[in-house]
Amino acid sequence: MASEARSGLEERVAGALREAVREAYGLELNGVHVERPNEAVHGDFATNVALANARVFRRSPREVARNIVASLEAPFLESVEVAGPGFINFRLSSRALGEELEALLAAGEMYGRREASGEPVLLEYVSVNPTGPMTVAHGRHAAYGDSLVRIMGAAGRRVGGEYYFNDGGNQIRLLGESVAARYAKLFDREWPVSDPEALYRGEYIREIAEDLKDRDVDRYLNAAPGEALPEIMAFATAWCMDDIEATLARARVRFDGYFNEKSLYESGAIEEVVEELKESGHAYESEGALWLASSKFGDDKDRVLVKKDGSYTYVAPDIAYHRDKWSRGYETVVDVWGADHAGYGPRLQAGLVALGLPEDFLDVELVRLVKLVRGGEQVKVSKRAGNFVTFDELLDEVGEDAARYFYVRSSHRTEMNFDLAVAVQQSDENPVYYVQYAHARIASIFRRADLDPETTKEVPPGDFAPEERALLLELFDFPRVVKGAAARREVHPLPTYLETLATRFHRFYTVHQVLVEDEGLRQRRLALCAATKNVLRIGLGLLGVNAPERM
RNA sequence: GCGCCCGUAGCUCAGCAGGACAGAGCAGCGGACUUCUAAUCCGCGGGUCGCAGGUUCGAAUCCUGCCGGGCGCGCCA
Repeated sequence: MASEARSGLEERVAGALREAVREAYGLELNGVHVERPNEAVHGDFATNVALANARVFRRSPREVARNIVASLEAPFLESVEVAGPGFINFRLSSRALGEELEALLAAGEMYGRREASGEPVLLEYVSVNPTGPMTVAHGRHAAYGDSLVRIMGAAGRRVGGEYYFNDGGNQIRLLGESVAARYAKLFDREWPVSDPEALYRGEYIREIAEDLKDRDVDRYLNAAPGEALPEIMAFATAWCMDDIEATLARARVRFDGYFNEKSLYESGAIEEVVEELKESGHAYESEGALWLASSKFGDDKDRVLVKKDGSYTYVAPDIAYHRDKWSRGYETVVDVWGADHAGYGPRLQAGLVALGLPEDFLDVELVRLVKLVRGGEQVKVSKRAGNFVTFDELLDEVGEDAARYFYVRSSHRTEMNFDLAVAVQQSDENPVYYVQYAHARIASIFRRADLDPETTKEVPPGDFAPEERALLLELFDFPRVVKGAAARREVHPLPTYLETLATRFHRFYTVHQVLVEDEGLRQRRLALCAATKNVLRIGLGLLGVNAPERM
């Protein structure tokens, strides 16, 4: 059962307010809503309808507010008052708060979660080329994408995550040559390469070469390079894919599917879309290449689909790939890309529209770059040069929880300065521990009481202290936060929320003893703790972070 | 030059379907553990919300211009 089976307090207040406006003025107003005031003295919820509509009624805002209040009927409110320039402040009754708390506990792990409905959405993210290990920059994509899938799923979207392995382009050939050269070197032999300068140099190239030698010994040395290279490429690519998948698994990043670019070549899907574009007149030959008339569809200029040498540019397989997504039944797909691909969107979009797909089929979320800094100085990172820091190394240093939390704490739309020195040193100060600690503290209370928070469901009637009220209202805000984050495709509202929630709890904990003699009071506070623990666990879970029982 | 994004406290960042005195963490200073975990809590100091206009009863939030920074503008991916 989803929590929305019973409407949230916010909606109840807003509903009563709408009713009062209708009663007082005999009309419907748009955008009548309530919000949480910053200050507790301004009540639990507040509205600015009177301020916003005073002009319509040609009366002062305060007068309008008083008029609306006079028509308001809401037994779940303890008090309603007109304040300031014309705000209406609402204060909920303890009884209403208690009922809502019971609803939260009844919903359990489903709290804030909506039943899946609507059109399926496919989110593609990470999609790191299998030419080396994941770097700390890729980690941000992984943390963002995986959390977003979880959040959208919780908000009721039918969403799946997919990883696109670019195992078809010429970077794979380059990887193959890099490994082959290294492999030959293990036997003190030379391997003819097209461009020695362009080879990948990372330490992992040596590892792959050694693994290749372990498996096949000197088999490739005397084979014609034309025969051996494809096999080495396949080996190296598979090696990298395994490595990437292992890192992702470790970081608790899950995908519903992996898609290989190579399959598009093998199935003829690329040829097919290229032919189709030609036939529809959206692709033309010029200067020995085949061009996509993308400028007709909003791109700055036309783009090459098939190069002079007959091979495809990146766009062609990508169009085929996205058309495949379409034919799988998705009506919306979201691609998570690095900011350095910003200019690429219009091109792909143009190709898809040229094929007759709707313009709103593809949505792109750009994740801003991660600038690597060491001791305040920027580090130039290049996978090819091999001087990068891997995601695995970061996980070794700070742990999965701290790493994932750190990545999604700030908006994916802002640049991130990643100072390795600080990241490690800060792992102790990472706010994730602040949030986790609240969870562990609650677990400790239940251990002491020898009770199971999962079976704590009842809320005896009684009043709530200010710290309890603040905590409750924060708890009840959770579904709205999840919904809003999903709608805006943002992850960082969750950490922000969780830290506020943890603050509310720590404050409550400092002021009030939970395990007191008075049975009603004790039970109410235990219920509050159980609810907090529940929301913390769900919230951390949406970020792929553990909620520890002890710390 | 054109396009997209960013500019909030010493640092890292929230807040931006306009609202009541601009928030948090870290860093600095000072307090609180015989009581459910002090990885906590309380207090103090610290801000022309890049700048200038505009819309509005009201702007960090919306609009315009400018300044500063990032990214992109390949028959690379």
